[in-house]
Amino acid sequence: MIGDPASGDFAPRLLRWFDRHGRHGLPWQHPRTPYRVWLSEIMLQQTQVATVVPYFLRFVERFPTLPGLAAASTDEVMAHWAGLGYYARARNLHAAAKRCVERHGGELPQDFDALHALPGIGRSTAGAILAQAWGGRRAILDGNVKRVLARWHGVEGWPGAPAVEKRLWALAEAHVEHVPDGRMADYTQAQMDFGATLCTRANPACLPCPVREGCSALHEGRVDALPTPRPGKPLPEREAVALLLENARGELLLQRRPPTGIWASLWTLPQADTDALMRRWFAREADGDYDAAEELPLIVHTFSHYRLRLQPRRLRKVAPRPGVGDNEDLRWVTRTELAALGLPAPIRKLLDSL
DNA sequence: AAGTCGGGGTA
DNA sequence: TACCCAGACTT
Repeated sequence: MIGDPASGDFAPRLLRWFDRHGRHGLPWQHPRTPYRVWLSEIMLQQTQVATVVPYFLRFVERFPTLPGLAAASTDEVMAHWAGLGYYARARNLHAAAKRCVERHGGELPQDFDALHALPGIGRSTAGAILAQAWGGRRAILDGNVKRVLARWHGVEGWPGAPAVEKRLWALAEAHVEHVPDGRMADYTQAQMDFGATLCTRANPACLPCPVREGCSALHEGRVDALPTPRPGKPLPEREAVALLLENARGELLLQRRPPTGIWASLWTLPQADTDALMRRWFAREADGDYDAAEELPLIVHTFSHYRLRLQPRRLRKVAPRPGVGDNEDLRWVTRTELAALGLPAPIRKLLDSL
């Protein structure tokens, strides 16, 4: 029967393919310690391998161990994450490291529920860590696996819909039962390599596919139609004003974002939703002529759920009020210090262009 | 069930 | 441009 999970052939065939054609030289595989597996899984959430690799290498060089990460400051952790996106991941990673030191003897717990209870570790990531770090018989369900299983089993519906996702989890767990002992780490990696290199979203390579026999989508001629795409939605727009203030020494005034929300815990330019609010903030914090500010090129930045139109305005030789700009969340920064701080990518780009 | 969180790859 | 990606968390 096409796409029948009871046909138990799926996992062994995928493993045979992985041994010859899988990715065996990724940095978190050498050495494959629980801490490095965990870090890689967090960084790889919604982020492609090629993007993650340089961040991973810099991160483990600075924070080689879990206790070392737990002992680091928020600023330094964020600085090593800046540019990677989804900054809640870094905050959760740091919090989870501290909790491991407090409750688990400075190591990751091997128990699924304890792992799942750590911030930033959901069902799929917990499974991936258990399988890759200790060979646990646990399923994963990331974007790759969803796409592969939707095709192989001919599952209709957008995989983000809870009912569809539930069905896919059941299929993923059924396949895990047919993985040979001692090969869970390889099987987990094999699924991701297969989805990333052969069973890709566009132009999948069905000819050399190791599981083409038994693939429902291929059999039905629906490979390009599965998985069902997300239902469309219009993208709302928001506007904001940012202020680039320089003092007589050429330092810039930066503000730390709150620990939640957009660009959480990153340093960025003082920002307000409207020009009037920005003007009010300036009158409170500094002395000078706000209307003398020079308009810099508009920054249009697209997030997953809205588009931000950010108008930067530049004002030089600003005289700050006494006491302003020397506290934890608002401070003057030299060009040299800028490099060590975590800045959102579009803000970094703007400052680099000056 | 829908919304919140980025930056980059790809067509 | 629009969609997607090694998801998790909040409401």
